[in-house]
Amino acid sequence: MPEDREVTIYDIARYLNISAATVSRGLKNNPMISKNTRKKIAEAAKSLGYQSNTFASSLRSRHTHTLGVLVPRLNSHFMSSALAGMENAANRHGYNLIIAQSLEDVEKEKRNAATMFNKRVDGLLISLSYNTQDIHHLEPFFKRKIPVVFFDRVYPHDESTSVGINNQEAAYNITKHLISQGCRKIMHLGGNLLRNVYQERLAGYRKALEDHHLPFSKKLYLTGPLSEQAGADAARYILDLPAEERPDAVFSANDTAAVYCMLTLKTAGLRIPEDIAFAGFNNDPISRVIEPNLTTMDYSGDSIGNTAATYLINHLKGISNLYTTNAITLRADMVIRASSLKNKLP
Amino acid sequence: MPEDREVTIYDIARYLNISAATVSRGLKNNPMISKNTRKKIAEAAKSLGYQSNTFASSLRSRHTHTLGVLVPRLNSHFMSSALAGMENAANRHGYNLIIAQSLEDVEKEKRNAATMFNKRVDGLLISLSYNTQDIHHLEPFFKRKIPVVFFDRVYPHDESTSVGINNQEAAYNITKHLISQGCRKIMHLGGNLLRNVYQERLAGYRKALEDHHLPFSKKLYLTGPLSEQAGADAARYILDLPAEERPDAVFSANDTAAVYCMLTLKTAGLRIPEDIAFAGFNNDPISRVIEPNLTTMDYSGDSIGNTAATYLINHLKGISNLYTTNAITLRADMVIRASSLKNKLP
DNA sequence: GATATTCACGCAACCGATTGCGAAAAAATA
DNA sequence: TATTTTTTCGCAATCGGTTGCGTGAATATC
Repeated sequence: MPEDREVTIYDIARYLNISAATVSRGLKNNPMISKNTRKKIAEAAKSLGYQSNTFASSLRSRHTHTLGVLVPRLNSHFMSSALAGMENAANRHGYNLIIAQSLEDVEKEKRNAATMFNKRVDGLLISLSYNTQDIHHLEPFFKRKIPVVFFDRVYPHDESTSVGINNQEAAYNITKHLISQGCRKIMHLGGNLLRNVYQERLAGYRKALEDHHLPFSKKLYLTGPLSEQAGADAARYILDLPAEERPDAVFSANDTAAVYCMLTLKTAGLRIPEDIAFAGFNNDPISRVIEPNLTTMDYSGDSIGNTAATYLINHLKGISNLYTTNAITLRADMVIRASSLKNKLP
Repeated sequence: MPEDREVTIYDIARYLNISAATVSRGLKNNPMISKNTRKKIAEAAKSLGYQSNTFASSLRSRHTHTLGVLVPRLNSHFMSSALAGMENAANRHGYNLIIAQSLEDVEKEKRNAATMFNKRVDGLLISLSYNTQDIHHLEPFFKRKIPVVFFDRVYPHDESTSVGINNQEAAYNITKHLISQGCRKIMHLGGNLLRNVYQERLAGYRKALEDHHLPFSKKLYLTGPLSEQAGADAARYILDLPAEERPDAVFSANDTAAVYCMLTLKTAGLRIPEDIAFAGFNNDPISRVIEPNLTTMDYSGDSIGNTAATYLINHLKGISNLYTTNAITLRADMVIRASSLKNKLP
């Protein structure tokens, strides 16, 4: 029971009358060391209560077994699921996660990126903030060949991989579904077009309209932060519209806005889906609580996080090569619920 | 633009014809170094693109400016809010967070604790897993005097501080509120009594019953994982009860179980709150989406996380002393909503 | 039995920043 | 001007693993 002094490989070496180099190698199961001494080292380590010092190791070996994770915010269902997925993958492979949030602020994103770089993370997992314009702040990573994986809110870059879903296709399908339910004036609540996810969802929405010979109307396209407030505001906007211009469906780029829009419209007496059908995006828990339940896109944060992290780690281990893979697209399934079911079944 | 070589303080030293020691001190604004050379060092550092090497620094100085965070799961609204609060506090004070989840499994909690210890975190923030019995696995921290702060799911220990709310009082008040609404047969959905939060909520519930001369009935006390499934199961349990034994209110130890219980009961035709009133705990987003809105305890993860982290950091900085403070209790406010309002106003 | 291989391990130089102690230079005081 | 005090900085020894290279012993080959 050592009290204040740390137990080092030197202590083990002295204890066994061998060199520290051998101990170091033995602890890492280096085949250069005989099975027998390896066992003795392991036992001595345990009995002495040895704990490896990560810094010393990182300082010399130049890798940290730590991944940096940079997200817009920690406290959304999608993000926390993604983090959970990453943590799972990382933990399984002996990696740790340093997590920071940009709070949708580019400046904070830049500072955090710098910190991660300083902490010498082995790789970076990043989902861009709401208003990030470019990725100059990631240059240091690219220069040092530190692999970067974008997830969800990605950015085209040919030395890194993006993990996400096919937003355009998903939005196309969900819009098409609304059309198949007889909706003709479909409103879209979107986010900042700087972010691919919102850009692509808008594109999918427009494409679906076009393919079904429905006009795109600027009056039926609202863009904003997709917050609870934004959802309620959209509802009021709809209510203020002359009756003949009112949409008969709303496709929101996330569930939060959809749900709060629904709540407000319900209070105003509109019936869902009879008067106005709804579809969201994310399959957030609230989508299964709102009445009627919200049709949405199941968009698993967990598998996105897991995939992104696993992929990054595989690259680090040399199993796969990140520089040759441009994007990984995960499946997203439409979950049809009562909020959009005007007919019997889709 | 150095390509593969790292820029070190030695490079700066050579560049300015001074010693590395001076550079090291200068970079940290040590007053021992003249203002003038300090400025020159800062400029040289910038122009050479110097990035401090955290390991080397940590190895020598024996602190990492990193806090370990160990939570049951990352993907709950409460936890992700707590993490967001911690990240905020940590970031503000120049600390980083290493986050891991136990997934409610003691063994994983133990492994994670060991990893954190190995990574030499400066302090540990922990919320215990569902079935953790004791905290032997934290002994290494205590021995090394690495401060530990428990939050939410705490554990009595006299060398560390706990941050949470007064669960008993909160539960007492919410039960009293239900009683004040005329409820006489109040059911309680609780969690594992190993965890103080559920233990205390049960105690508060029982105390309120007692103070109002209402009997405690084992038939009206269900314990379980408080999941969606558990909520639905509780509903079925209620429905299977003979009419005269059915509760006229449910106080659930979290919102998830309350909401899914409500949904199932509503489907079965019960009216809320007329037939059965509801109160939850946490003020989860779903509590504001369910209809009627759920009465609950506003239990800010953000402020708990923020407080816990700030407190830990203050201790590390020597501003406050963690060993003398036993517990920090934050305010929890009852949020009365329609699910429990049988009378006009409370 | 002599030589060639293989195996198991030790030597010592790192990795890059920190810091106690001492010394030279500058400023203050006598 | 001589001496004391203060300022400013350098020396060199860490911190604890890691790793290229070398060596002696064990085993294999002829």
